Amino acid sequence: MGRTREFDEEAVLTGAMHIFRKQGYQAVSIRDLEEATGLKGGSIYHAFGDKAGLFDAAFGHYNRTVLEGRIERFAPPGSGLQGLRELFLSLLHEPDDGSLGCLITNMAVEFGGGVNPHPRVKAALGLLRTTFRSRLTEASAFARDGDGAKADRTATRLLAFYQGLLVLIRGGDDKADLRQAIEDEFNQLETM
Amino acid sequence: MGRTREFDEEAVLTGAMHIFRKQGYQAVSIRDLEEATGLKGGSIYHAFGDKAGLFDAAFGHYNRTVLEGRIERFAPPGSGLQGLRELFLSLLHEPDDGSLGCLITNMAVEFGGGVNPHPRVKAALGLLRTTFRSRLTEASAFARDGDGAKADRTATRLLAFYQGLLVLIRGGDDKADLRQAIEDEFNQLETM
DNA sequence: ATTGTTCTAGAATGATTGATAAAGAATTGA
DNA sequence: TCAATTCTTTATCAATCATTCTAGAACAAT
Repeated sequence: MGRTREFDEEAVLTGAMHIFRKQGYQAVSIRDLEEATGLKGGSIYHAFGDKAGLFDAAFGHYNRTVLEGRIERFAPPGSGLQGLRELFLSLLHEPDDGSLGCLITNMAVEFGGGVNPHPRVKAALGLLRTTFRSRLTEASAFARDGDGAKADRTATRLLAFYQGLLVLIRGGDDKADLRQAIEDEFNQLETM
Repeated sequence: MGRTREFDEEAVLTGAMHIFRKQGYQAVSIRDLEEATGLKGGSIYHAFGDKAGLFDAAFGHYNRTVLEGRIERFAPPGSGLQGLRELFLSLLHEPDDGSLGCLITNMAVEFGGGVNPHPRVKAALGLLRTTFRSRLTEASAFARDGDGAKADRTATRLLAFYQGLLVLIRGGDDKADLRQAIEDEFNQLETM
């Protein structure tokens, strides 16, 4: 009962996600969100509670579609080190116009001022770390020793490298240099 | 001629730098800056032109004191790989209360939305990269080959690792894990 | 058709933003 | 002492902010 929704929730979340990736949380106003989603301010508040509510929904959408989608596409279970390599290289395929950016990296920085980390940032970093660890243990050298301590440590190291690449991409670094850095890292990882 | 300045420029820049590191650029208001610097709004505009002017001065102060100071303290010329290792480990010594944060990393992300990178971000990243490269060539393995291509590539890889560590620190990651990741990275670098 | 409910649209809300203007206070040179 | 100049303070500006309110529109069940 009651009036039916006119807007397509996925399209709205995609639009909101886009502008949050580009500009961050603070820099985006409700008016910006109206333009990005096609919804009027009143509808936004009705459907999502407030700006933070829409952001949270958009962040969830990012983790579900962009992050998990990228993992499934480039580094599915069984793809091992080669999958991880391609996952890293895929970061370079984003357009240079600043329209995108990793929401995880950006929000880890923007919301990092307080004491406790943002739960969605924590979840996303955890997913990346777990994925790295799993693919690493698929590689022979990391599976040999009983406990996965080595894989854990390498996963953390790779997670830092991954986040740093996204910072440098956003900072305008030369992509050819970054590609070479990724290749070096994984070539070395394969010789272990 | 004219009235003399009452405020200590260094203290003002330090206060402004502090709050910008903690909260970012956008999230800091002129009223916040009044509290952080002790100056009244009018004086801020008189002395620095506008908010961006004070930020720019504070960023310059950061690069001059914090960044260059850290490099000189932990990785001075001649300190080689060991100097770099301690430079990286020094990132973990920051307090956890979120009062600090790397202005370079944070601004690379916050200002990264546009097309061209922020000049001070670019300069700071350049200084780090150059420092990494120099210390690497002091190590035998990197100095052996004629051109410094290998050192260049490793410097970029380390720069990404460095920025990523700062993201993870800000994201609330466990410092013991990060310390281990740093040790692993440099142990491996030393065996090359 | 009427009622209850949900959604949308658009105009308000008060608070906060970055910035400016004017007046007072402190200094130097004449 | 008195201009001239520079800094500090205070008050205030229009613009924008996130949010709320109100009225109307669209649906389901009665």
